[in-house]
Amino acid sequence: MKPRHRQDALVRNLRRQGTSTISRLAEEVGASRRTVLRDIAALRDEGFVIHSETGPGGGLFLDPRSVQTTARLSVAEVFALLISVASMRAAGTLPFSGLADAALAKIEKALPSDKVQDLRRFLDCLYVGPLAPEVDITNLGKMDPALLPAFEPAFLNRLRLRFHYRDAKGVETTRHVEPQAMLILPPLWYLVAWDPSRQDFRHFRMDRISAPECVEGSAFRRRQVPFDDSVRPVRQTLD
Amino acid sequence: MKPRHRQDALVRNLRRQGTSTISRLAEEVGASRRTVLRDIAALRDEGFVIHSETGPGGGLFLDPRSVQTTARLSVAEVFALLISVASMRAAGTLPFSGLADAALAKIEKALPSDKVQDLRRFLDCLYVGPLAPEVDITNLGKMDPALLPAFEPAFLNRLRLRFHYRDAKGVETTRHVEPQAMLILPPLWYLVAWDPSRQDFRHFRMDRISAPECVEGSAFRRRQVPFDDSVRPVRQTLD
DNA sequence: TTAATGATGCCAAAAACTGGCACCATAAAT
DNA sequence: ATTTATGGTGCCAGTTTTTGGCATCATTAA
Repeated sequence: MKPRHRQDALVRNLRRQGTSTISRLAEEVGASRRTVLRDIAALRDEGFVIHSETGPGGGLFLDPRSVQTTARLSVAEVFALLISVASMRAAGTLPFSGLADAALAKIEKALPSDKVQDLRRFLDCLYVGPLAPEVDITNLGKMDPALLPAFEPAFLNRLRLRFHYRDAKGVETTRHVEPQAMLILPPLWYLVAWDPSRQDFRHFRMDRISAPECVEGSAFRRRQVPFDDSVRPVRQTLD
Repeated sequence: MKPRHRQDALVRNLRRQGTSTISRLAEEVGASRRTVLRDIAALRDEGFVIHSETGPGGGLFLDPRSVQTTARLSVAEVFALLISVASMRAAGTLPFSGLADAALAKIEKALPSDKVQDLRRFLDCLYVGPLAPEVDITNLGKMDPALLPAFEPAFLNRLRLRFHYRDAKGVETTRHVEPQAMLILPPLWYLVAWDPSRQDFRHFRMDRISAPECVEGSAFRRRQVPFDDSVRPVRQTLD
């Protein structure tokens, strides 16, 4: 058995039994006393808090608060969590958000990639706010989540995006833009993009976008997105 | 360099360069061609999707969607993420929430502990809704996050909780209750608990609780919490 | 004092990893 | 058809890491 798996088994046994002794653990995981001791030391190095007491009746005790998980998440999943947490922080009403931030920071650090940092920069542009009371939610279509996979590579790799867009008047056009940010004003998502042919920024309601496609090999540089909190009052005019 | 770290380096290089060849990677990570090939095989076993093409101009290509992280999170951190995601789902306005759910499911599964499932049962009672427009947020105190660590073991281990409570009239009493659920109505958190001395459920505003303390060795069983969505209209009467 | 327990250092055996080699398959270029 | 650049596999000896046994010490309850 690989060291890593054996150490996981040790943690499991310690959790289940509350307290145990080196010899018992050694028998349970099929390793020698010496090896278990080394594994315990390794776990302590990794941050597990394991108390020990010598003498008859002594043994090991794992502090449950120090138990950790080793989930493997994809970049997309990290992105999803990121949005969730960023949104809650923007809403500003939940405690634990500090902990959630810390957790995400860990996840990002463990990710063998620095692309998530790029995503984070886009997230900085997000604003999540309560819906104005006069807006009729049922009348506002939501974007189709099935379209999202097409957007991700565009943001990750700064690729131009081509899609069909049906504007407020129902007129359908084909656009070819450089995605700059996502703007979230629940329950609507907007794509903020630079339109090279018009030399200007445009907002697109995500639910009015269809057939999005990344244009391969078209990396562009990021532009200064011309809004911040002041976007708030603009809300009613977006569509 | 340890195999694990070398493999991480490989993934980093592949992500950065888009595509590469075995020989180039071998030089970059300071290992032999054979070893890199073995590492690639190991990565594939772990779920990384690495395409390869033979012949001149060929090479390796890592599908970015398959890149994974190996963060180690504590139970408390998982709880924090859980709340974040559960809240967003309750708000019902964000896409990606399916992905976030999947990510959390993975995290929970990887956690060598089943305590998080217990936490999840509490979370099922959460309701997160937009604040009624007539409520003046600035007048509503928020709970002190510093108090939270005292609550966590109470929920995790079903322990009785003792605390001081200052009610709406400013009268301070000492309570001794069995915590049953957290009720979130932004920006306020409520503790829903069974009060054995009164043989009834009580709601406590978290920001009016002080000096919370777990009562060790006092495990209790869960009671049927007598509310669901119908709690919504009750809102104005809670305090 | 004794016995049970955690903890550390040392060393040889065992296991895993590594790098070199030969060799194969494929596909583009000549 | 040949050459060349590439990924991929099997084998084996050398190297490195891990393991298990041993001796030994410290601590504490009986």
